[in-house]
Amino acid sequence: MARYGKEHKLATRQRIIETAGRRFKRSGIDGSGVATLMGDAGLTNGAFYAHFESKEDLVATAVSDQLREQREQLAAVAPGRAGLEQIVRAYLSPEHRDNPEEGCPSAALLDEIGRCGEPTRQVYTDSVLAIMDDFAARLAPEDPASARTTVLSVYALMVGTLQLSRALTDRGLADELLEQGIRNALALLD
Amino acid sequence: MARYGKEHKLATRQRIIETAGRRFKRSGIDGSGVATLMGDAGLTNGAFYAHFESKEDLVATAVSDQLREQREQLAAVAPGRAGLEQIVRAYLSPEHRDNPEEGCPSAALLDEIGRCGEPTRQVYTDSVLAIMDDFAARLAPEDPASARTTVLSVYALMVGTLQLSRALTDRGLADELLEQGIRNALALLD
DNA sequence: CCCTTTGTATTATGACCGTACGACCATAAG
DNA sequence: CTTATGGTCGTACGGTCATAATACAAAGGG
Repeated sequence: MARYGKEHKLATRQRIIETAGRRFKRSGIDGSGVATLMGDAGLTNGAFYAHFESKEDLVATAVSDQLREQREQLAAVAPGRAGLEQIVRAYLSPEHRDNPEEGCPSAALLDEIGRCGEPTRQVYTDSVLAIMDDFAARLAPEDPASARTTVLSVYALMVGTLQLSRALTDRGLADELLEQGIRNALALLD
Repeated sequence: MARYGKEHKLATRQRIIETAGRRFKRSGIDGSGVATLMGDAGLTNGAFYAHFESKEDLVATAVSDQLREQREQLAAVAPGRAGLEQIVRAYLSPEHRDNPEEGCPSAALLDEIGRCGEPTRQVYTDSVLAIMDDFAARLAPEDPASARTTVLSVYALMVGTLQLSRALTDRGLADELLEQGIRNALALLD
């Protein structure tokens, strides 16, 4: 009685997680209802609770998945310090600013994540630190531990810059801010 | 027929704006309902629409008021560049991190503001730029215009750092991040 | 000093959306 | 063709924004 083939449910679950990640980044966590989230995955709200215990459960899972995906994308960039500069320039680009649903979950959701419960914040912390350790290894392969705080601070600069650039109505100023952010991030990495 | 004395309604309105500002910073914009916002001001939801056209109207007004208040507080700090260092240290302090409802509206709400309608973002832009111009005048009294982008970028660093420090569950790391943020902010201001 | 006038706030109501759950159905595996 | 799995649909109950009808309080006129 191997009923359905294990993959079906897992694949559906993964589809929900991925579409939810995009929806959260577009509309915010509080701004995304379960019915909408399920609709994005081509399902109806009733099926939700067969996959997740609660909305908070999905939030934590989606945040983790988004950061895992971001980490994988970052790992594919040219290795070492050269790659870091590429990463900074892509992160602080008008394209990234104008497409939040395809971009960094921290930039889209960080203050809402800060108001989430401890389990969600714990998942966020672990996932971000994994990315930071990758960055630190690029920056200082001989002593990544001490570089952790440095890259964390540069990450904070990039997140804040992108958020601010998204909030400003003056597009020209928002562009200038991105460019200044690139210069400052690169300066802090030296 | 001067019935009530003009001040009464204006005072009530101002009380709503101020308590709403605190509530938004604590619970988020989407996370704060009209009934709760009015309850914070000692009123019931029905009275809301005698003071504001809509919730969005209050959001824009409260954001503006919060930034105006922040600007006034910052103006009271020791003048010139010396004051800037004080500001950075107070902003990136554990006290500020642990009391979002009394702190910077950008740190508490920036990504949600980025998802607001254009009128709200316009009000935000104007209010933030007023603060930035004050900062620029402190940093480079002889040429404040060119310093605007610099201080805007440092502001982004401070906002992102505080948000990240709030989201991390590792308190020790969050403290280290604040200290690194201070060092980096001061370095960028040189 | 009462009583009307007028502005403010409360309570009640509207239609809709939020999370969560349970009953039912369809389909795929054996 | 049975079975249980993954899904839809319907439902409960509370919260959302917003409006309307109602109660109340304050100031001025008689």
